[in-house]
Amino acid sequence: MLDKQYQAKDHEAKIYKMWLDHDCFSPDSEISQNLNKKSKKANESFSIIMPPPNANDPLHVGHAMFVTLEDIMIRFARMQGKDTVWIPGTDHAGIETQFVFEKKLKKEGKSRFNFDRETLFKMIWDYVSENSAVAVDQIKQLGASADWSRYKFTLDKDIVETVTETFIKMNQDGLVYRANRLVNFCPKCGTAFSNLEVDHKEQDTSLYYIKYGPFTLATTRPETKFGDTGLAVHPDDKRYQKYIGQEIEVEGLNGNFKLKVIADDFVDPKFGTGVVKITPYHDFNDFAAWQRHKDELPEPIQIVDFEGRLTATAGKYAGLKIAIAREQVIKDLEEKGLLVKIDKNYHNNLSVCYRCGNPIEPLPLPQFYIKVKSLTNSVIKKIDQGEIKVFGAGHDKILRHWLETLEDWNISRQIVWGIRLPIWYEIDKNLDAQITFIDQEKNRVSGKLADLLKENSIEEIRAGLQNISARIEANYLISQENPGERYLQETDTFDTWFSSSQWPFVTLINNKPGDFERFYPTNTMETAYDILMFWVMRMLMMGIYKTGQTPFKNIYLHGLIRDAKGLKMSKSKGNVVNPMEISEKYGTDALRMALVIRSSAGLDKSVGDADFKAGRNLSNKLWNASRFILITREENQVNQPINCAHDQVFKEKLKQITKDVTKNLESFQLGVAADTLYNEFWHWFCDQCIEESKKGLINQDLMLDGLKTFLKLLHPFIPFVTEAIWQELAKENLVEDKILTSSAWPE
RNA sequence: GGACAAUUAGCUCAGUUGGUUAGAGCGCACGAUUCACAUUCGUGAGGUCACAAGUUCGAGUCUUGUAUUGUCCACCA
Repeated sequence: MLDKQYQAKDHEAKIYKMWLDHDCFSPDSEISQNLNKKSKKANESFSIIMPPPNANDPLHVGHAMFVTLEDIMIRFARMQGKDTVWIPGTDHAGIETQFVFEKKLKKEGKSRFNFDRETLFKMIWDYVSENSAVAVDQIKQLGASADWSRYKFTLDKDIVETVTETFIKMNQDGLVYRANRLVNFCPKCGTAFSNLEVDHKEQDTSLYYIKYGPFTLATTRPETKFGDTGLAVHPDDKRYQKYIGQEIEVEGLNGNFKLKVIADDFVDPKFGTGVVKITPYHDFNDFAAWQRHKDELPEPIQIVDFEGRLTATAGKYAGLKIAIAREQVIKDLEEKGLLVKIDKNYHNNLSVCYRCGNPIEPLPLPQFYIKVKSLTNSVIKKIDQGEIKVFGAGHDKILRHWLETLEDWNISRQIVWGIRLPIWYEIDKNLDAQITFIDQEKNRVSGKLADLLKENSIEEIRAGLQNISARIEANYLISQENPGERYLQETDTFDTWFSSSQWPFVTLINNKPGDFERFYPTNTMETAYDILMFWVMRMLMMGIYKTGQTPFKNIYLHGLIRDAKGLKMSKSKGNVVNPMEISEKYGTDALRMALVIRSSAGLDKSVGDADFKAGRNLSNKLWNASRFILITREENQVNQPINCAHDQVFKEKLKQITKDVTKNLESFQLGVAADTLYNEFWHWFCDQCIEESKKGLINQDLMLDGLKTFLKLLHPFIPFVTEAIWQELAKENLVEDKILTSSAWPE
């Protein structure tokens, strides 16, 4: 006899263990093979590569969403008898993780500067190892029917090798180059970012009007004036015609200097005074202008360093942090009578680091870039050929827009937690490289390689190495292996997205023999729309580049999970839902149902306590309907009418529901499928049919069949309670298949 | 400035080839109950489907425009 209430807690862990014990999630196990044998779809492969969560972080509700949706797809495909695999993994999450680790170091009174890069890497490795079981255990708790024997981590040796091989191949194909351009540099995090990783924040600031010789010009960044190498006006601006091409004398804070006036139509004559100072190394527009007028203008000057301080060129302001330097400069300009006025109500957008929120500095840095044009074109072609379907409320158009406008991809990051670039500098040819290392006395030493070698051996430098900045003209070798004793490896690591963009094929190439041929291209990529361009777009580019095929046929994008009122979840608002707490309190099935029911691809979804309760109630309802059917069988087994009045109608309706749900699932209408099942089960099967069966209008065996059908149809959505009930039926010998997870989908 | 969405019951949201009386959860009102389930059951109230025009025998659904909200991108120093 079943309990009156279904207690999720008493069943879930046991059931998950049973699935694992029977190897239900592996496509190679006996139980899976048996299921395939019975199916007409055994030749179809169905694979999903799990978006690897950050190995270091506990799961949030967004993870619960992807686990739910992907598990539904996988369980459905598996029950259909397809050759099904879901490959799980975790991500080293370069910047995220190093940022968290550095915060921890700071609490201990240390920083990344105290350690050589190898020691620091090892410390982070150990830290991540300690925590990485948490994410995996939580994914399991959410019922994920992933094949854990195929689990991968982005820093696994074989993965790293394949990722760097791809880079080497790209280099051979002429897709890699090194360039000295402005990058988005975060002085706080100590690394450059791609354009995609920069946030923009509206701010109120001041616009300063400053005297520049015969001109007055407006700027928000007076502290960069020491890096000015020219002035620009609009070519048609009548006010300034006579100055174009002239050199003018400017009174400055560090003495007088000369600037050439150029004409360029990027200048808006209506903004400020229509005169712009050109500071190529600290402003993207100015850099572009300098490149257009290279022959007219002198070499740019770097006035801000990588720690956010003014350089020696700034004279008495050298070493000051930007904000302080700005105040000082303004004060001094005012004293000298060079400050004309300040517009204090100026409003603009400031670029900030998406990670730490501090201002991003445009700074010149030699970095490795990937030419993207041929890659994006190949993706567009595949889309045009209809090889990729996007489910997600207009995001296909956004994807296309990105593919058409994407700029070359800066893949160098100045952090240690990642895959080191397979770039090698020959020592004797790069004696002018700038090196920072920890010497044997634990002192941090910086300087030119040639100078450092006078006091230290190359082994000492290599062992304590923190950073190499080779000149843009530097010779380098690209090689998987260390080319020899007289080489130093580049200290930059790959952008995390460079490795994760290869995830679909690296996880298959470096897995069980034959997996790549068997499961690639994967069927569906399911992830949140907010990483469409970071990840999905790049997976398409890299997948097609490396394999000639799209890495997946379908892209299902889910939205943000919001709170009950539709507000974004955030720690500061205190409205963050911890999926694990919900799972403990109401059951994993309740959580899953609340997330998926009536959800729509590409649209945000709000959930709250009421939704979780509704989910829990469904589990209980299912449990009790089963309880009723089992009880009445025991009590009434001998004496049941064979043909009842509503039998035929019942069968037809059941068939229709099966057909509808199957169709919904096949067309990625997961939210509709869940809604249909919820309503038909509760309001038709329970409220109507069970009541009618009590009156003898529906045959009891038929009711059992109906229950079994609903258990199967509901199983992908709420796997635990359906399996728990199935096991009760199995005890009574009422089912053929021992395990619901590995049973066939109804027709 | 550009693009993409959304707008349906008090709240949060479904409604995919246009087709009877537009649905769910929660909330609300009234009632029931030792009979599988109070994590229950029954009955009910509540909607000019943002607005306007158009296509059509027929529009929540298609077209155009407007408004509001949101997201993404770009950005003038």
